[in-house]
Amino acid sequence: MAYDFQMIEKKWQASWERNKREKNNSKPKFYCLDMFPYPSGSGLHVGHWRGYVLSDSLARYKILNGYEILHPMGWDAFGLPAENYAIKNKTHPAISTKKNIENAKRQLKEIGAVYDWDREVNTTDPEYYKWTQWIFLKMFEKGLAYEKEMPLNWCPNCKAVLANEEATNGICDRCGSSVTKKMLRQWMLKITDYADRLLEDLDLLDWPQKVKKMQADWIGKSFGASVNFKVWEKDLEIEIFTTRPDTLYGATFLVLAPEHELIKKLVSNEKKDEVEEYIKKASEKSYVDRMADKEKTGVFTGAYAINPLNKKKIPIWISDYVLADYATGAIMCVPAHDDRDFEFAKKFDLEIIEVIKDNKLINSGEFNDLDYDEARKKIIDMIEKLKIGKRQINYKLRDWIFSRQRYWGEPIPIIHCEKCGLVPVDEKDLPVLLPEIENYEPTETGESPLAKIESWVNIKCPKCGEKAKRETNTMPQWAGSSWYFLRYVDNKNKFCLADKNLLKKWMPVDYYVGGIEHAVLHLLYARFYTKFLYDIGVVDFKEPFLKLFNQGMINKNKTKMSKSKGNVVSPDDLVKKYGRDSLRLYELFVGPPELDCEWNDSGIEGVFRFLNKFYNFVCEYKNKLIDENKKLVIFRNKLVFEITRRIESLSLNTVVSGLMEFLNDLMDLCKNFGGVDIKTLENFIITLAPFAPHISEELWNLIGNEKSIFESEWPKYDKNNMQDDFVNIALQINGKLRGNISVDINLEREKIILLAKENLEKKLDGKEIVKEIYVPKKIINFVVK
RNA sequence: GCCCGGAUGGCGGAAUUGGUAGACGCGCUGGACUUAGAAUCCAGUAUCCAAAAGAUGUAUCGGUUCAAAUCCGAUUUCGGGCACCA
Repeated sequence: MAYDFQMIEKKWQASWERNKREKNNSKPKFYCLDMFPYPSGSGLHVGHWRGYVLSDSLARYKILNGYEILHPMGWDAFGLPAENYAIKNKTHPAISTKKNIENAKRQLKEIGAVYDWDREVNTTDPEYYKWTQWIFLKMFEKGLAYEKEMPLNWCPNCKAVLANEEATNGICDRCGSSVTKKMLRQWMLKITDYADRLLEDLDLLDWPQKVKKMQADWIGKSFGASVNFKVWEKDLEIEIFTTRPDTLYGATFLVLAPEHELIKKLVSNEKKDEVEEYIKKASEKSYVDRMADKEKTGVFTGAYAINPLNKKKIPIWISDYVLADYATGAIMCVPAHDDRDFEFAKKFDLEIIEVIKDNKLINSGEFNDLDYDEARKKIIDMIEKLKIGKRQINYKLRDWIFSRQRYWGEPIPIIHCEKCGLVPVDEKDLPVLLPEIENYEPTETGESPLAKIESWVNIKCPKCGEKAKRETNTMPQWAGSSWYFLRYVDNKNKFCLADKNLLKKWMPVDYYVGGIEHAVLHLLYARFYTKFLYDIGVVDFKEPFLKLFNQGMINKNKTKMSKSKGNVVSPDDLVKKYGRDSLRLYELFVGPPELDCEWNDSGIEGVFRFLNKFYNFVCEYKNKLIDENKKLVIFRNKLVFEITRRIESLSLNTVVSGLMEFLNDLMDLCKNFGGVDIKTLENFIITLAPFAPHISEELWNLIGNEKSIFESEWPKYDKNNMQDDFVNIALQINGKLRGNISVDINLEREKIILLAKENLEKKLDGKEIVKEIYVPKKIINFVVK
């Protein structure tokens, strides 16, 4: 009988659809989560499948091990990608999104994954974003959401404001354009309030070190001191932040960021024009240009400050290498011990005083000869005693710019009233529906397209009843994805975002699978949201994802798969030609799951042949059943032991190669015996089941089982019964392989060594054995002269 | 510049963490079956040598060890992250 995968796969997918797994509260839970995709127009390619196959195999393995699993899927459908796609294709985002979801869902079903589609969530569904808005209102209530007029990252191409995380290195994450600054009123979330907890709780997580480090670097905690410098002959003080208070005696000038607010007050008359010119130039430079300039630029203000410790009169400069939005936007410069300050001092011929030599302080008054670590503490103590500054901690993390001047997002549920100011929409009036409009394209002014719909914007103030206007900005895509994992556990709840008991039952997520590209974006935001919801008593855990797994990318022709590069491999054709199980197996076999790898179409032939062989083997031998014997029992134990070990260590590529190897061995064994025992046959089919579920169901059924294979149990193995009677021992002379012997497992050491000597008689002839090394069951090494 | 990872046959990759390097698969070569092809099966496939024997071999050089892809030191190179954060 030929392996008719089309028939088999259709048959069992229909059967799974009909017979849903029963809920069973007595079983331990396992929440296995994929990062939900945004439904793009180009559909899924084999690279997307990699993560999904991995998580599904894991979920199925857990089912067989007696867990009740939660394995849901949904759509991150708001946001720029969906909107850009819609604009490009001249279709309303609501329509194109719906269509794209249908296609992606069809493709996902092809995998034969155990997704629980009853739990599907969609961030653009009003019943969903009602709760996205609700969380925002709670943050507003707690003072974590606030408005601010500020220069923002502006992408002239996307015509949108970008979060810092979306504008790394001044390049727009979406389109690659250079980002400029624009002054706009924005909604901000005070993620900085959570900086410390976000940093510290990384310790609770079983995540790849790399991701933890990226988050820690992004938060960027640094310890130091703030110090106030008096301006010479003016009643002004400039506050600076330094991580090196020990070098305070070496501070020979100050530098302010061009945006610093004190500049106007302290600039001297003769320098005024020059300074204004410099500030103007700096403001016109884009963020990238400012960063790309290797050569330092700057201008002297004509004013001086007093170094509070050595009372030296030091010049105050302005330069764009000082960032306005970190710490106080002003620094003290110690050119002797900082490369950037040194460069600046050299260029503008400023004084350089060395204050540390051989780790000891010099030129530092009463602190001379102290070790610099100790000096740091003592100088901060002095600063605090003199009340000219204090210990301080700073973070690189900035508050989260939360509004977008875009159509396709959740409306921010706030009303602007001339009398009452900012008025939150009443909870009972949620969701604030996104109005349907014709022109949803972004505007040149930086205003949201929603602002044009007067009937929607103009509203009565819920507080005083007077004229008021709705907030027209929308939320960023990250809003919906920052809490979606909570909604899966109770996706139809009308009264709260999810029932507390259900949250308690399922959360936190036990296994989270997705790409590393979300290391500092989604994963940081989701942690922040979870901590906030913890604080207001909605959830009772501090971290949403206990274990994170980043699957590697699949490349084609050494390049990341993308439609624009034309190197996309579609799963649809492969499913037609080889079937879902073959594709699943190859997705795993292609390489170590955490590493990037190269896709090779002909590679799938190998796993396809394996499934054919396996199918034919079972079909033939199910009619040649024999009693079990020692060799078969040993084989079976080794099989289950090895496959279990490899799954547990997530080495899924070697699970597949292992199954192939075991099949080759078993076929040889069975040829000798003229048959196989039923238990070995059963065990083998079960060990294949998590990875190739359709064919496993079919074979399980063919050998006489009526229930689904996923109602059976992952087989056990007897660790004490995995050893053949004879064992192969490699013989070495001076560490080089010189022979092999097969010996009885119970033979004692002396006799084995004797056998080895006999075997190597000729090669040892005339040589003196200096040492014999015997590694049981493995190696004998004779060291000779 | 700083911080992480990698580098193993023609290719993707194994190697129980110091113990027979190259499992498994792809590809290739030869053979069987066939009118022929497809499919399947058998044998071979790191390099040098006609072959046996042997030697060499896990980016390079050196070290530790009876024994190194694995540990240590230096170097080359590819990829990723961060990058004027004071």
